[in-house]
Amino acid sequence: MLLSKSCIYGLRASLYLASHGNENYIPIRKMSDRLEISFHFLTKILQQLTAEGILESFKGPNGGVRLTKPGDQIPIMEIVLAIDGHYLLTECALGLPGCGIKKPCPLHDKWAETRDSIKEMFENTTLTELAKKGKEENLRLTEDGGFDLLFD
Amino acid sequence: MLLSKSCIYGLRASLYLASHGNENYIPIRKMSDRLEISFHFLTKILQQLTAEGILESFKGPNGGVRLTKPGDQIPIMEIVLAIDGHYLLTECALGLPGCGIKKPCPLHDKWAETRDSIKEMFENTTLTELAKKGKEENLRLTEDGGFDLLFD
DNA sequence: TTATTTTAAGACAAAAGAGTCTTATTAACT
DNA sequence: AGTTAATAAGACTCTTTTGTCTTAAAATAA
Repeated sequence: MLLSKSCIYGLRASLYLASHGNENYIPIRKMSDRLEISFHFLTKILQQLTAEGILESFKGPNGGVRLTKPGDQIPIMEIVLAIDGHYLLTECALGLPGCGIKKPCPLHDKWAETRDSIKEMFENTTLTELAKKGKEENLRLTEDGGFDLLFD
Repeated sequence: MLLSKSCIYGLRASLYLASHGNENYIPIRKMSDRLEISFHFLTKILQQLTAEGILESFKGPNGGVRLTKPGDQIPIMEIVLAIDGHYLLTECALGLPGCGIKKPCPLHDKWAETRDSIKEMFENTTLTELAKKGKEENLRLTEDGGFDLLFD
Protein backbone atom coordinates (compact mmCIF):
# COMPACT_ATOMS: atom_id res chain seq x y z
CA MET A 1 0.00 0.00 0.00
CA LEU A 2 1.12 3.49 -0.77
CA LEU A 3 -0.26 4.93 2.46
CA SER A 4 -0.71 3.05 5.72
CA LYS A 5 -4.20 2.53 7.15
CA SER A 6 -3.33 4.97 9.91
CA CYS A 7 -2.47 7.59 7.33
CA ILE A 8 -5.63 6.98 5.34
CA TYR A 9 -7.75 7.29 8.46
CA GLY A 10 -5.87 10.43 9.44
CA LEU A 11 -6.59 11.92 6.02
CA ARG A 12 -10.28 11.05 6.15
CA ALA A 13 -10.62 12.59 9.60
CA SER A 14 -8.74 15.69 8.47
CA LEU A 15 -11.13 16.06 5.55
CA TYR A 16 -13.99 15.76 8.01
CA LEU A 17 -12.54 18.59 10.09
CA ALA A 18 -11.80 20.72 7.04
CA SER A 19 -15.40 20.31 5.87
CA HIS A 20 -16.56 21.94 9.08
CA GLY A 21 -14.34 24.98 9.45
CA ASN A 22 -12.38 25.14 12.66
CA GLU A 23 -14.34 27.30 15.04
CA ASN A 24 -15.68 24.35 17.03
CA TYR A 25 -14.02 21.32 18.47
CA ILE A 26 -15.42 18.11 17.04
CA PRO A 27 -15.53 15.00 19.25
CA ILE A 28 -13.49 12.05 17.97
CA ARG A 29 -16.39 9.74 18.83
CA LYS A 30 -18.59 11.57 16.37
CA MET A 31 -15.99 11.36 13.65
CA SER A 32 -15.27 7.70 14.26
CA ASP A 33 -19.00 6.93 14.05
CA ARG A 34 -19.55 8.83 10.80
CA LEU A 35 -16.34 7.66 9.19
CA GLU A 36 -16.79 4.07 10.37
CA ILE A 37 -13.37 3.90 11.97
CA SER A 38 -12.63 2.29 15.33
CA PHE A 39 -12.86 5.04 17.95
CA HIS A 40 -9.76 4.05 19.91
CA PHE A 41 -7.70 3.55 16.79
CA LEU A 42 -8.70 6.90 15.40
CA THR A 43 -7.95 8.50 18.75
CA LYS A 44 -4.38 7.25 18.64
CA ILE A 45 -3.91 8.52 15.11
CA LEU A 46 -5.32 11.95 15.91
CA GLN A 47 -3.07 12.13 18.96
CA GLN A 48 -0.16 11.87 16.56
CA LEU A 49 -1.52 14.73 14.50
CA THR A 50 -2.04 16.73 17.68
CA ALA A 51 1.54 16.04 18.77
CA GLU A 52 2.71 17.27 15.37
CA GLY A 53 0.79 20.50 15.79
CA ILE A 54 -1.61 19.86 12.94
CA LEU A 55 -4.55 19.48 15.31
CA GLU A 56 -5.33 20.93 18.70
CA SER A 57 -7.48 19.13 21.22
CA PHE A 58 -9.70 20.08 24.12
CA LYS A 59 -10.82 17.78 26.89
CA GLY A 60 -14.18 17.55 28.58
CA PRO A 61 -17.71 18.41 27.47
CA ASN A 62 -17.84 20.29 24.17
CA GLY A 63 -14.28 19.13 23.66
CA GLY A 64 -12.80 17.41 20.66
CA VAL A 65 -10.22 18.27 18.05
CA ARG A 66 -9.87 20.89 15.35
CA LEU A 67 -7.30 22.03 12.80
CA THR A 68 -4.75 24.54 14.07
CA LYS A 69 -4.70 26.32 10.71
CA PRO A 70 -7.32 26.97 8.05
CA GLY A 71 -7.59 23.91 5.84
CA ASP A 72 -6.55 25.80 2.73
CA GLN A 73 -3.14 26.22 4.31
CA ILE A 74 -2.72 22.48 4.89
CA PRO A 75 -1.49 20.40 1.97
CA ILE A 76 -2.34 16.75 2.49
CA MET A 77 1.39 16.08 2.40
CA GLU A 78 1.49 17.45 5.95
CA ILE A 79 -0.78 14.69 7.17
CA VAL A 80 1.12 12.04 5.25
CA LEU A 81 4.46 13.24 6.63
CA ALA A 82 3.13 13.37 10.18
CA ILE A 83 1.86 9.80 10.09
CA ASP A 84 3.88 7.84 7.53
CA GLY A 85 7.05 9.90 7.68
CA HIS A 86 9.21 10.92 4.77
CA TYR A 87 9.62 7.48 3.24
CA LEU A 88 7.46 8.51 0.28
CA LEU A 89 9.83 11.33 -0.53
CA THR A 90 13.06 9.42 -0.15
CA GLU A 91 12.54 5.67 -0.38
CA CYS A 92 14.39 3.67 -3.01
CA ALA A 93 12.12 1.56 -5.22
CA LEU A 94 14.46 -1.39 -4.72
CA GLY A 95 14.60 -0.82 -0.96
CA LEU A 96 18.28 0.13 -0.81
CA PRO A 97 19.15 2.38 2.13
CA GLY A 98 20.61 5.72 1.14
CA CYS A 99 19.95 5.25 -2.55
CA GLY A 100 20.60 8.63 -4.12
CA ILE A 101 22.53 10.40 -6.81
CA LYS A 102 25.85 9.28 -5.34
CA LYS A 103 25.10 5.59 -4.90
CA PRO A 104 22.07 4.95 -7.11
CA CYS A 105 20.33 1.71 -7.94
CA PRO A 106 19.44 1.05 -11.60
CA LEU A 107 15.87 2.26 -11.06
CA HIS A 108 16.87 5.40 -9.21
CA ASP A 109 16.56 8.00 -11.99
CA LYS A 110 13.20 6.88 -13.28
CA TRP A 111 11.79 6.33 -9.84
CA ALA A 112 12.99 9.69 -8.53
CA GLU A 113 11.04 11.31 -11.32
CA THR A 114 7.88 9.36 -10.60
CA ARG A 115 8.29 9.94 -6.88
CA ASP A 116 8.47 13.67 -7.50
CA SER A 117 5.14 13.61 -9.26
CA ILE A 118 3.59 11.90 -6.24
CA LYS A 119 5.23 14.44 -3.98
CA GLU A 120 3.98 17.37 -6.01
CA MET A 121 0.48 16.00 -6.07
CA PHE A 122 0.40 15.71 -2.29
CA GLU A 123 2.01 19.11 -1.84
CA ASN A 124 -0.32 20.90 -4.21
CA THR A 125 -3.53 19.51 -2.81
CA THR A 126 -5.03 21.13 0.27
CA LEU A 127 -7.58 19.80 2.72
CA THR A 128 -10.03 22.58 1.91
CA GLU A 129 -9.77 21.96 -1.81
CA LEU A 130 -10.73 18.31 -1.34
CA ALA A 131 -13.37 19.06 1.28
CA LYS A 132 -15.00 21.65 -0.97
CA LYS A 133 -15.04 19.30 -3.92
CA GLY A 134 -16.29 16.49 -1.70
CA LYS A 135 -19.16 18.56 -0.35
CA GLU A 136 -20.21 20.03 -3.68
CA GLU A 137 -20.30 16.70 -5.46
CA ASN A 138 -21.13 14.60 -2.40
CA LEU A 139 -18.16 12.34 -3.04
CA ARG A 140 -17.28 9.27 -1.04
CA LEU A 141 -15.48 9.29 2.28
CA THR A 142 -16.51 5.87 3.61
CA GLU A 143 -17.29 2.54 2.03
CA ASP A 144 -20.82 3.61 1.18
CA GLY A 145 -21.24 7.11 2.49
CA GLY A 146 -20.59 10.53 1.06
CA PHE A 147 -19.81 13.90 2.55
CA ASP A 148 -23.49 14.49 3.34
CA LEU A 149 -23.18 11.92 6.12
CA LEU A 150 -20.77 14.21 7.91
CA PHE A 151 -23.43 16.79 8.59
CA ASP A 152 -26.36 16.76 10.99
CA MET B 1 6.07 1.12 1.22
CA LEU B 2 5.27 1.23 -2.44
CA LEU B 3 6.46 -2.32 -3.10
CA SER B 4 6.56 -5.19 -0.62
CA LYS B 5 9.88 -6.70 0.42
CA SER B 6 8.97 -9.83 -1.52
CA CYS B 7 8.46 -7.76 -4.64
CA ILE B 8 11.71 -5.88 -4.17
CA TYR B 9 13.61 -9.14 -3.73
CA GLY B 10 11.86 -10.56 -6.76
CA LEU B 11 12.93 -7.55 -8.80
CA ARG B 12 16.53 -7.74 -7.64
CA ALA B 13 16.70 -11.43 -8.49
CA SER B 14 15.11 -10.81 -11.88
CA LEU B 15 17.72 -8.17 -12.61
CA TYR B 16 20.36 -10.71 -11.62
CA LEU B 17 18.95 -13.18 -14.13
CA ALA B 18 18.58 -10.57 -16.83
CA SER B 19 22.22 -9.56 -16.39
CA HIS B 20 23.23 -13.08 -17.28
CA GLY B 21 21.18 -13.91 -20.35
CA ASN B 22 18.98 -16.94 -20.06
CA GLU B 23 20.88 -19.81 -21.60
CA ASN B 24 21.90 -21.29 -18.26
CA TYR B 25 19.94 -22.03 -15.13
CA ILE B 26 21.25 -20.11 -12.14
CA PRO B 27 21.01 -21.70 -8.69
CA ILE B 28 18.90 -19.77 -6.19
CA ARG B 29 21.58 -20.32 -3.54
CA LYS B 30 24.07 -18.39 -5.63
CA MET B 31 21.65 -15.52 -6.13
CA SER B 32 20.68 -15.37 -2.48
CA ASP B 33 24.35 -15.26 -1.49
CA ARG B 34 25.27 -12.49 -3.91
CA LEU B 35 22.13 -10.47 -3.31
CA GLU B 36 22.27 -10.97 0.47
CA ILE B 37 18.72 -12.28 0.66
CA SER B 38 17.64 -15.22 2.81
CA PHE B 39 17.84 -18.32 0.62
CA HIS B 40 14.55 -19.85 1.74
CA PHE B 41 12.69 -16.58 1.49
CA LEU B 42 14.01 -15.91 -1.98
CA THR B 43 13.11 -19.47 -2.98
CA LYS B 44 9.49 -18.89 -2.04
CA ILE B 45 9.37 -15.66 -3.98
CA LEU B 46 10.93 -17.19 -7.08
CA GLN B 47 8.45 -20.06 -6.85
CA GLN B 48 5.73 -17.47 -7.26
CA LEU B 49 7.43 -16.09 -10.35
CA THR B 50 7.80 -19.62 -11.68
CA ALA B 51 4.12 -20.32 -11.06
CA GLU B 52 3.29 -17.14 -13.00
CA GLY B 53 5.38 -18.31 -15.93
CA ILE B 54 7.94 -15.55 -15.64
CA LEU B 55 10.67 -17.98 -14.63
CA GLU B 56 11.26 -21.64 -15.35
CA SER B 57 13.11 -23.89 -12.96
CA PHE B 58 15.12 -27.05 -13.18
CA LYS B 59 15.93 -29.40 -10.31
CA GLY B 60 19.14 -31.20 -9.53
CA PRO B 61 22.78 -30.51 -10.32
CA ASN B 62 23.24 -27.67 -12.81
CA GLY B 63 19.68 -26.73 -12.02
CA GLY B 64 18.32 -23.38 -10.98
CA VAL B 65 16.01 -20.80 -12.50
CA ARG B 66 16.02 -18.63 -15.59
CA LEU B 67 13.74 -16.20 -17.39
CA THR B 68 11.27 -17.74 -19.79
CA LYS B 69 11.60 -14.80 -22.17
CA PRO B 70 14.43 -12.47 -23.12
CA GLY B 71 14.67 -9.73 -20.48
CA ASP B 72 14.00 -6.99 -23.01
CA GLN B 73 10.50 -8.41 -23.38
CA ILE B 74 9.81 -8.23 -19.65
CA PRO B 75 8.68 -4.90 -18.25
CA ILE B 76 9.26 -4.76 -14.50
CA MET B 77 5.52 -4.31 -14.15
CA GLU B 78 5.22 -8.05 -14.83
CA ILE B 79 7.24 -8.86 -11.73
CA VAL B 80 5.30 -6.35 -9.64
CA LEU B 81 1.96 -7.71 -10.81
CA ALA B 82 3.02 -11.31 -10.18
CA ILE B 83 4.07 -10.62 -6.59
CA ASP B 84 2.13 -7.61 -5.31
CA GLY B 85 -0.91 -7.94 -7.54
CA HIS B 86 -2.77 -5.16 -9.25
CA TYR B 87 -3.27 -2.97 -6.18
CA LEU B 88 -0.82 -0.41 -7.59
CA LEU B 89 -2.97 0.00 -10.69
CA THR B 90 -6.33 0.19 -8.99
CA GLU B 91 -6.00 1.11 -5.33
CA CYS B 92 -7.77 4.19 -4.00
CA ALA B 93 -5.48 6.61 -2.18
CA LEU B 94 -8.04 6.84 0.63
CA GLY B 95 -8.43 3.07 0.76
CA LEU B 96 -12.05 2.98 -0.44
CA PRO B 97 -13.01 -0.27 -2.15
CA GLY B 98 -14.15 0.15 -5.73
CA CYS B 99 -13.25 3.82 -5.91
CA GLY B 100 -13.61 4.75 -9.56
CA ILE B 101 -15.21 7.17 -11.93
CA LYS B 102 -18.67 6.15 -10.85
CA LYS B 103 -18.21 6.41 -7.10
CA PRO B 104 -15.04 8.46 -6.62
CA CYS B 105 -13.44 9.78 -3.46
CA PRO B 106 -12.31 13.42 -3.45
CA LEU B 107 -8.73 12.45 -4.25
CA HIS B 108 -9.67 10.10 -7.06
CA ASP B 109 -8.99 12.31 -10.10
CA LYS B 110 -5.62 13.57 -8.99
CA TRP B 111 -4.53 10.20 -7.69
CA ALA B 112 -5.59 8.36 -10.83
CA GLU B 113 -3.35 10.66 -12.81
CA THR B 114 -0.38 10.13 -10.50
CA ARG B 115 -1.03 6.41 -10.41
CA ASP B 116 -0.93 6.30 -14.19
CA SER B 117 2.51 7.83 -14.21
CA ILE B 118 3.71 5.10 -11.84
CA LYS B 119 2.08 2.50 -14.03
CA GLU B 120 3.66 3.84 -17.19
CA MET B 121 7.06 3.95 -15.59
CA PHE B 122 6.83 0.29 -14.59
CA GLU B 123 5.41 -0.69 -17.95
CA ASN B 124 8.02 1.13 -19.99
CA THR B 125 11.02 -0.17 -18.12
CA THR B 126 12.38 -3.59 -19.01
CA LEU B 127 14.65 -5.89 -17.06
CA THR B 128 17.31 -5.78 -19.75
CA GLU B 129 17.30 -2.01 -19.85
CA LEU B 130 17.99 -1.83 -16.12
CA ALA B 131 20.46 -4.70 -16.17
CA LYS B 132 22.42 -3.11 -19.00
CA LYS B 133 22.55 0.23 -17.25
CA GLY B 134 23.45 -1.48 -13.98
CA LYS B 135 26.32 -3.38 -15.53
CA GLU B 136 27.71 -0.47 -17.51
CA GLU B 137 27.72 1.92 -14.59
CA ASN B 138 28.18 -0.73 -11.88
CA LEU B 139 25.14 0.51 -10.01
CA ARG B 140 23.93 -0.81 -6.69
CA LEU B 141 21.89 -3.96 -6.23
CA THR B 142 22.60 -4.66 -2.55
CA GLU B 143 23.29 -2.52 0.48
CA ASP B 144 26.91 -2.09 -0.47
CA GLY B 145 27.47 -4.09 -3.62
CA GLY B 146 27.15 -3.30 -7.28
CA PHE B 147 26.47 -5.35 -10.38
CA ASP B 148 30.10 -6.46 -10.53
CA LEU B 149 29.42 -8.70 -7.54
CA LEU B 150 27.03 -10.74 -9.62
CA PHE B 151 29.79 -12.07 -11.82
CA ASP B 152 32.52 -14.57 -11.13
C1' DT C 1 21.94 -48.07 -6.71
C1' DT C 2 23.56 -44.58 -3.82
C1' DA C 3 25.17 -40.01 -2.81
C1' DT C 4 24.85 -35.27 -4.07
C1' DT C 5 22.78 -31.11 -5.72
C1' DT C 6 19.19 -28.71 -6.64
C1' DT C 7 13.95 -26.90 -6.42
C1' DA C 8 9.10 -27.70 -4.05
C1' DA C 9 6.21 -27.43 -0.29
C1' DG C 10 4.70 -26.48 3.97
C1' DA C 11 5.14 -25.92 9.03
C1' DC C 12 6.85 -22.77 12.16
C1' DA C 13 8.67 -18.23 14.39
C1' DA C 14 9.52 -13.34 14.68
C1' DA C 15 8.33 -8.63 13.71
C1' DA C 16 5.36 -5.06 12.24
C1' DG C 17 0.88 -3.20 11.39
C1' DA C 18 -3.85 -2.81 12.79
C1' DG C 19 -7.19 -2.79 16.18
C1' DT C 20 -9.21 -3.26 21.21
C1' DC C 21 -9.59 -2.29 25.97
C1' DT C 22 -8.77 -0.17 30.42
C1' DT C 23 -7.40 3.41 33.33
C1' DA C 24 -6.01 8.18 33.91
C1' DT C 25 -6.87 13.16 33.36
C1' DT C 26 -9.32 17.36 32.28
C1' DA C 27 -13.29 20.35 31.82
C1' DA C 28 -18.21 21.53 32.11
C1' DC C 29 -22.56 21.29 34.27
C1' DT C 30 -25.75 20.50 38.10
C1' DA D 1 -18.63 18.35 45.53
C1' DG D 2 -20.13 14.97 42.27
C1' DT D 3 -21.47 13.42 37.72
C1' DT D 4 -20.71 13.39 32.98
C1' DA D 5 -18.27 14.01 28.60
C1' DA D 6 -14.43 14.22 26.49
C1' DT D 7 -9.01 13.35 25.29
C1' DA D 8 -4.35 10.92 26.87
C1' DA D 9 -1.70 7.08 27.55
C1' DG D 10 -0.42 2.61 27.55
C1' DA D 11 -1.15 -2.43 27.86
C1' DC D 12 -2.90 -5.92 25.27
C1' DT D 13 -4.57 -8.88 21.17
C1' DC D 14 -5.15 -10.10 16.35
C1' DT D 15 -3.53 -10.27 11.63
C1' DT D 16 -0.28 -9.84 7.99
C1' DT D 17 4.27 -9.72 6.45
C1' DT D 18 8.73 -11.34 6.77
C1' DG D 19 11.87 -14.77 7.64
C1' DT D 20 13.53 -19.70 9.16
C1' DC D 21 13.60 -24.56 9.18
C1' DT D 22 12.58 -29.28 7.86
C1' DT D 23 11.24 -32.76 4.75
C1' DA D 24 10.10 -34.32 0.06
C1' DA D 25 10.96 -34.76 -4.83
C1' DA D 26 13.74 -34.60 -8.97
C1' DA D 27 17.93 -34.84 -11.65
C1' DT D 28 22.82 -35.94 -12.12
C1' DA D 29 26.95 -38.51 -11.48
C1' DA D 30 29.80 -41.98 -9.46
